[in-house]
Amino acid sequence: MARGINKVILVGNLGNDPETRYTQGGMAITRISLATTSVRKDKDGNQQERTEWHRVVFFGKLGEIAGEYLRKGSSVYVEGSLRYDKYTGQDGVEKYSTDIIADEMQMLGGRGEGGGGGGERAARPPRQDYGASSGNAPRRQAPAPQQAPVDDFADDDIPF
Amino acid sequence: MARGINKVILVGNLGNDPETRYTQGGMAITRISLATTSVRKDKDGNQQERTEWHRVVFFGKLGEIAGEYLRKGSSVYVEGSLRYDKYTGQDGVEKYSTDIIADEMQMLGGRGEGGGGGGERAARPPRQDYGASSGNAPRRQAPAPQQAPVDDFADDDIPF
Amino acid sequence: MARGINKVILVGNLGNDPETRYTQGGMAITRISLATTSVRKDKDGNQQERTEWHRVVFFGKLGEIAGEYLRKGSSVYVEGSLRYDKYTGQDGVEKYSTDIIADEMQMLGGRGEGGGGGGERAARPPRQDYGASSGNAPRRQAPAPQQAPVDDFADDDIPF
Amino acid sequence: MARGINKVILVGNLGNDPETRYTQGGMAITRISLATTSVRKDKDGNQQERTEWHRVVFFGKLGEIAGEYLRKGSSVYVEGSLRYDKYTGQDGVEKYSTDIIADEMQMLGGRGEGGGGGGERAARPPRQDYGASSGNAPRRQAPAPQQAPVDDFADDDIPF
DNA sequence: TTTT
DNA sequence: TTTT
Repeated sequence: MARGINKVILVGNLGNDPETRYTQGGMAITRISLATTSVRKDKDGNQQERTEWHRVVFFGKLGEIAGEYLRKGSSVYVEGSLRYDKYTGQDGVEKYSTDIIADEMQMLGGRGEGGGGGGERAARPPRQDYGASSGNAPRRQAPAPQQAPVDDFADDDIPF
Repeated sequence: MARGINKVILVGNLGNDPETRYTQGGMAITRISLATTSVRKDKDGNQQERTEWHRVVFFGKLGEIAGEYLRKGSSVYVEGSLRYDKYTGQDGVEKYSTDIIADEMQMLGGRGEGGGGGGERAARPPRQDYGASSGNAPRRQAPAPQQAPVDDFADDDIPF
Repeated sequence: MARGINKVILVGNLGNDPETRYTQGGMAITRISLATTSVRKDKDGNQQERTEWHRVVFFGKLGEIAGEYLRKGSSVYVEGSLRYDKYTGQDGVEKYSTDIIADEMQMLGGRGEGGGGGGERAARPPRQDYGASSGNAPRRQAPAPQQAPVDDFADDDIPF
Repeated sequence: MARGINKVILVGNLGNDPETRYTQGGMAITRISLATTSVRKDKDGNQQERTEWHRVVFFGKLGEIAGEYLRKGSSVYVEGSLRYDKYTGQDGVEKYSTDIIADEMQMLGGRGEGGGGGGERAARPPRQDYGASSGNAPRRQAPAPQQAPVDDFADDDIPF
């Protein structure tokens, strides 16, 4: 019921291990720093690189998963929305921050630390997708229809 | 928990009124035909147009809303995923279909029939956004933090 | 030749008229402030709104078009990428900014001031699409093939 | 100058090696079959998978790169648009096809055959991004401004 | 701070 | 079949 679309799609690598905190209510909040690099040729024909560091935040179940499976160097697909915040720093100065609030995440098969060190973590599956609505109704798949698709559904033929 | 990303984003106009059916279980399934047109200059410098007609399907609550508010000519933003189906036609021949299964929809302020004729329909708000997960947990908004954002949450400070 | 994907998709309304500047080389740089609003129900069941104001920048030909056709209130689709900058303000304090560098723009049929006041502007078509690569090769359309699509092209049958 | 948005974003794996053809004019046309899999729980709580096979087409320089670097099993990010074609098969029957016309491609660090067999191919960098507008003007990066960003550009300070 |  |  929003007015407007606010969508961000990123594929990048983590610059550091994720940081996870918990609200008093026990909800996980995980932050990562995600790099995307673009390249251009400048007027002299030299390759010029520029890296953007995105602050991505995962809440709830997605925050738990991100905190558990992502690591420094991991390659990840993130979908979310932009959120701009204004706050007063400890120095009393107004500051601004930009975050991408993730609502979908999928690990890509990039390298990234193989899990060594952080021995308390579970093994990492090479690729998974997690939505902000994890735990919600799954969607989108239909059994292959034998007649015209999406038609004459029986009661159980829930198409997603 | 998917493997891969399958995402479609469309902004276009309906070529006809939506068609809504119901499963035996009472779930709405609404189909629309959505046009997007692209323009190019051919080698003679003439403007060449090409229109794609997308078959978009809305299920459940989203199907009810699409059936109620969209009309021939309506301008709409749709987000969804591609689904390819193979089925046997009434002539016994195998056929293929491609549908975009919508999971988000937002009416844009385009023209479109003003609702005249179909008197049984509700008045149409000029713009609304509806997700496939309508009825699910809302998301993404946080109260403007006074200190550092996303930190030291009290139990009620659920950030989305 | 980038490493990573950095993509933003917005549909929103301008909070003010665009501001256009020109580089010494004559390139247009147009900035807009674009609102997207999301709605959620808080724990008391009240509708809570939150509006994000996105700073969107258009360069070059896209900057000229944005400056000419967009107005306060205009509804617009924007596609671009995130860019974070750090700079020293006139007060000597380090500041941060986040911009969306647009590479595609399309006006939507929303309201928006009808052009009154800024009499020097051209009439505004209700919908147009402009890419950052305006002036570059058009793309994507193919003549409807009579045999299998994308096959046995003659030299002129350039499919885009 | 299109009317509407027609955008597809895919991350998936190739089911086979790419197939490249050339027009009489020498333009490369490469086709791949790309799998994306989604998972849902059915009413009995069982995991149900469904895989979509997308037909993706790359033209021109992008077609050459896709043909050279992609292989069966490769993981790839693709951005493009939907194109529906109708043609008459060799059996005289009208057929329909759906293709995604790619305009951006980026190899992801997934597995994929290590290049064995096709000895004539160049070494494959694990990740690269190629746009349909390859060879066109690069974009988006600006030198870090020392004062306010995007302001007072000298003639050479082309911001992208 | 990542990645190639 | 839409839209401009």
